[in-house]
Amino acid sequence: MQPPPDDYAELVLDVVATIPEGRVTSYGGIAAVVREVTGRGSARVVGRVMAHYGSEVCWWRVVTASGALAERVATEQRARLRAEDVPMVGDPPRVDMRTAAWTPRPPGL
DNA sequence: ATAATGACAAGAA
DNA sequence: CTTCTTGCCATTA
Repeated sequence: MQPPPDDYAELVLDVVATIPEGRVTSYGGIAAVVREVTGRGSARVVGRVMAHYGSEVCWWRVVTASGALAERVATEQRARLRAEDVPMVGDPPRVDMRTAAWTPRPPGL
């Protein structure tokens, strides 16, 4: 059994939930916003939260800063993004951050 | 306490 | 464009 999300994880999941359909955000982008509120965390920590509790939210809208998909779930992620008409480029497919990138905002602001 | 690891990032080559 | 090297922060051994 996995432990329930702590306060930090809750905040991360909350931010991920605000990403609009058809747009994506980087791990670092989320980390930056969460850092403004909690004062801790980093891209790696956000990645760790996603690995454990990602299934609770729209995890497929979270990619690396360069638009690369999460290798562990790349196949499913690609399918879900394609279903939302997220612009992809290259091979292996990466998200076109130029147009699909979304800047998250702290919940409540 | 140190070392290794992880759904990462940024800069150098 | 790609690959490698550092830096990052929390968890686990």
